[in-house]
Amino acid sequence: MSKKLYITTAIPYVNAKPHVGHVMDYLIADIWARHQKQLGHEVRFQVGTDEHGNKIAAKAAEAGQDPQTFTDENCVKFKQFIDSLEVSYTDFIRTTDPKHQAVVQYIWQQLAPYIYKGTYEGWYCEGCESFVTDKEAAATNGVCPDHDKPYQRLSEENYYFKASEFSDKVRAAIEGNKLKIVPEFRKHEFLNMIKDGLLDVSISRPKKSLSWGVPVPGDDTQVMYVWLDALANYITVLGYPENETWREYWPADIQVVGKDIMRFHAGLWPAMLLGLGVSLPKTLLVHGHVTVAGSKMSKTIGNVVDPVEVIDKFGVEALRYYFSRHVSTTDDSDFSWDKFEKAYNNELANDLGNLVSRAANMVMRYQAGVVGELQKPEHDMFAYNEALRELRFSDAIAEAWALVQGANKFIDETKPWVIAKNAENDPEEKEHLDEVLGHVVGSLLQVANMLYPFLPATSEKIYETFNTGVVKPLEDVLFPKIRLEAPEAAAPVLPEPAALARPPVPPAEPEQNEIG
RNA sequence: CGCGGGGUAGAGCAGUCUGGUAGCUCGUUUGGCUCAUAACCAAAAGGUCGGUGGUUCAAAUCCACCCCCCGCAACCA
Repeated sequence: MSKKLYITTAIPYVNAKPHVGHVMDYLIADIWARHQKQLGHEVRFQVGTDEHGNKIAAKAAEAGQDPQTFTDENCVKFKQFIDSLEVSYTDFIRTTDPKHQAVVQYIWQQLAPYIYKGTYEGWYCEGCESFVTDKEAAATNGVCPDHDKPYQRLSEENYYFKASEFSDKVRAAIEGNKLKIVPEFRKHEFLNMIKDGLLDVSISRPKKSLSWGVPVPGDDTQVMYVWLDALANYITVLGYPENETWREYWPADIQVVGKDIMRFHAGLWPAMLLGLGVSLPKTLLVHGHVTVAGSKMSKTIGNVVDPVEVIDKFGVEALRYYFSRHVSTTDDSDFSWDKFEKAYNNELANDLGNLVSRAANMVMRYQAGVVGELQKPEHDMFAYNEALRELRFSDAIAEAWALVQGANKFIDETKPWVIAKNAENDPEEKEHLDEVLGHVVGSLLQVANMLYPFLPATSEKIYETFNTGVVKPLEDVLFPKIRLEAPEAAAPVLPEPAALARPPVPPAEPEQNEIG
């Protein structure tokens, strides 16, 4: 029976451009969404951008733009990025959408019984015009690194949301897996974090220190702090509350978030929903972070990898492949160009791409392109289906590779080229050849099917090549080999005395990084 | 101090719940094959499973203590 399902992704803060870490959210959600669609379900799939707050206003000022222009431009960058990943989302929301803002104000009013005025105290930088966390203040020895000024202890009046009121209910929901946190260790981590209850959360700032945000209804001196605004997107995008269809999709089946923002999604967000009388999402899928060559990505270190660069060099499918297969959903994983290149060449080009070539070529060569009777796929799909059901995505795609390797092995063992030679005079061998190649093609069609959630374009290409029973060979090879130049290799070496006599070597061209 | 994750072949990991010949991928070496993208297939070498002690006929696996790395502790995907 067809179900209506809903999956959400965290909305990125648009104060910087996308980095490879952002791929996680979209890809996980997209794999799941595509798989569910294959199973015949209808999937609502939200993505969007988080656009309010001081950091954005500051960035905009830095760029000499007003915040709206700035976010308009940055929103486009994220949208292009998401589109370039071939993400099959159905809804794109911006927190600056007037409709979203209006509903956020409505939500505030609904939560009014749990909102009270309080005093916020913390370390404040006059230059930044914002508070920093205690942790950050400690890390910088109490001096703002951007302005070289000591932080001041300041307090200001603002509104608090009584999340503490819902501590027991939230805890019970998580413990009883009504709100299931995946993986399990994150659930334990969070339950431990809230063992003394949820803390009330400051949800507004005086307008003078935060102007770029949703105004607090009934108090024009205050503006909402970003989390209330941002979290609400998951239901405002569905048309909550006036468009009743939101109820067809909510509660969300899966909410995908990074480990860094789990606490807001496991604590504050459920508390808000309880305050609104809305049911809690079913699953919170918490993914790990991506490190680059073993280190945390950081602008100061300058090791931030731009996913668009990866796509330019290797293509979307390769990026999707690497993140599906070699980046753990739940743990931190490493990205490096070297690993990426190896995975691409060994697995996509040699294992899969080459298998498609050799299969297509043999059918063309020995049977004039006509595939004999297709052998029924025989690979047991249980492990694949279980892996997807349990959100173990890399295990699922690995199953497809087991099939690919099995097919390569099968070809080597059955030696169709030998059968083809014998078949010239032996009808029985001709039949045997038919059978063997039919088996290979059958396997490939099954591979295409399994690959669809992960590599939709590749899946489609394989399908098109073999599906009709008459091979339509690809114009280009699937996944041509790519070698990135190693910049180190081009480094000048001190010439041997004998070499000095030789004509000068033309200068190596740096920055080539060419696809070859 | 507390909580969580981890320490297994040169690298990256599985196996630990439910003790019983230590496994996968990459890399290395050798062999086979020629349909294919110098691709594919096979075999070999390589590990005292962080340490110490305990339980057991038997411990990577269970128990105790210890060492080291990473993360979290409320606004960083």
